[in-house]
Amino acid sequence: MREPMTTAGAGDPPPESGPGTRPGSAAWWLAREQEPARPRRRRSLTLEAILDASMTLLDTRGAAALTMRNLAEALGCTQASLYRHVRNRDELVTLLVDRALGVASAAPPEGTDWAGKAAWSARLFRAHLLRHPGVASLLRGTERLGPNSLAGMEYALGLFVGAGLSPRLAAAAASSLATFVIGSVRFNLGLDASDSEESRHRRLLYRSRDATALPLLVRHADVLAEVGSDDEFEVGLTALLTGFRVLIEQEGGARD
Amino acid sequence: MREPMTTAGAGDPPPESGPGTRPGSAAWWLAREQEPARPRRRRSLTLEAILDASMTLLDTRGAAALTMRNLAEALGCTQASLYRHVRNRDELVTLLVDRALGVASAAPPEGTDWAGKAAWSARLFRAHLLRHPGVASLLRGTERLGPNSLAGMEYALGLFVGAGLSPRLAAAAASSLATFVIGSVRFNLGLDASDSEESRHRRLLYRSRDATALPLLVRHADVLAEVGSDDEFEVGLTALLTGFRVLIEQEGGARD
DNA sequence: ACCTGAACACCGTTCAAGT
DNA sequence: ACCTGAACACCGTTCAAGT
Repeated sequence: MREPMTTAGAGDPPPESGPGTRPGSAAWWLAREQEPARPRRRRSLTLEAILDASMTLLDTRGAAALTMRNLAEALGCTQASLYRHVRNRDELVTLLVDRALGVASAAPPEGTDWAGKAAWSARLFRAHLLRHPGVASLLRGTERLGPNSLAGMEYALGLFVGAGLSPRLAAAAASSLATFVIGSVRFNLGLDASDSEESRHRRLLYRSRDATALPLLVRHADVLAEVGSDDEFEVGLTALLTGFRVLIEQEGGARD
Repeated sequence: MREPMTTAGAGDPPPESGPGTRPGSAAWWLAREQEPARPRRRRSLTLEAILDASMTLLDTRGAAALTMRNLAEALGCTQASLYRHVRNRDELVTLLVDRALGVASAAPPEGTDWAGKAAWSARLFRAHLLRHPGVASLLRGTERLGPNSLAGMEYALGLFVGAGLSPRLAAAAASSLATFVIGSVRFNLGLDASDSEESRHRRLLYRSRDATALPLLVRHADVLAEVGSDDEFEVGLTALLTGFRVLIEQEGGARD
């Protein structure tokens, strides 16, 4: 019933690896490792060096500063040289972001159940993104199939499959959890109620709304103005994991 | 114990409405409605017209085509004229996105409980974003405090507070739900496994991984390659709502 | 075979000069 | 008081010309 594990079906046409494939697509990630890594001549400029420089540019000067010009300047080469290692800025960003995601590797504490481990990893992931807001602002989903993202996916799959979910549901759970973590960072970048000035202004804003149209917002303005991304994250994370637990109990040992 | 409903505290300093406020912040949204709407002279070009043109540009030619030049051309004015109504492109995007969010208004079917209504609204919201991918790609969180977003927030607050959550938890729940819906659209834009070519390539990609490093990914490649954003969304949505329900049961009638 | 300078076709934004 | 043309300082990307 099961296919042989590591062999691709002989009849499957390979992905068209032409330059038309979109960065981030499965075909693109596949095609990229089939290139012969051409060691024609010792290269002075390498993709690794470009990605390193991109990362420091991103961390020190923000996402807006990650331009081909700034990159070339930092590396002491011309812009055109960059296009020898990367077809696009899009490609660069896709590679860079996946690379910057190599952290979920830190092992969670032993002795906790799957939910505890998932919560721990999610918090670690979020903390990492908060420390690197430039990376967070570049996350687009195109990194989903990169090596580091796949490793994270494998880890989460292990957690959820081990807990009793079918592979299909485990994958959906893992991916919805990742979506939530990333979203809760991205959509609060630089505009969080944890900033006391922002919180104060939100109170003013809520209070001054039309109380007949937005009664709850007006009535609870003081409380609502202080609900920030930390609360959003913790409440959502707990709810998701609780929901997964209920789903597991419902499923029993069902196959899917 | 409770503050008077519509009156802002007299001692609260007003937001500094100077041009330094960042688009999307509470201070910015506040300052923007305090401007006298200057009817000095009948204006030929209005903000409304700019936003209308932006929206059609976005829907017909995509987010990349939403430039000040294209906008000016579509409106038959110069680029400089646009800056008379909008300080920034950022400002334009913030206003545009909130405006494009005026849909959660469609009333969910009667006779269902809070969770049914929340699920219905979330699916409606997602469907709207899928129909307008340009809008989805511009969502950044800066629209969070705009009039349409606040209306959506009020609606969700009503649902969750009515179900028994404290205002604080209700706000966190509402906002984490919104984050999830938006994220599940944004991070799958144009790269979904529901595309059969993409799904086929994902199968090839998963199968060809190192089976000792990524055993689950390799073993369940066929199933995993077909898990797309629809599955992610439905599983995550159900889990979130289930989690909220459990939270409500735990809280009982507690205040927060 | 490799790298470069210089250009091309765009951006967002500003401002002196017009009416 | 309002609007404009034209510029400024940037982008990503390409390519003929060098070595």
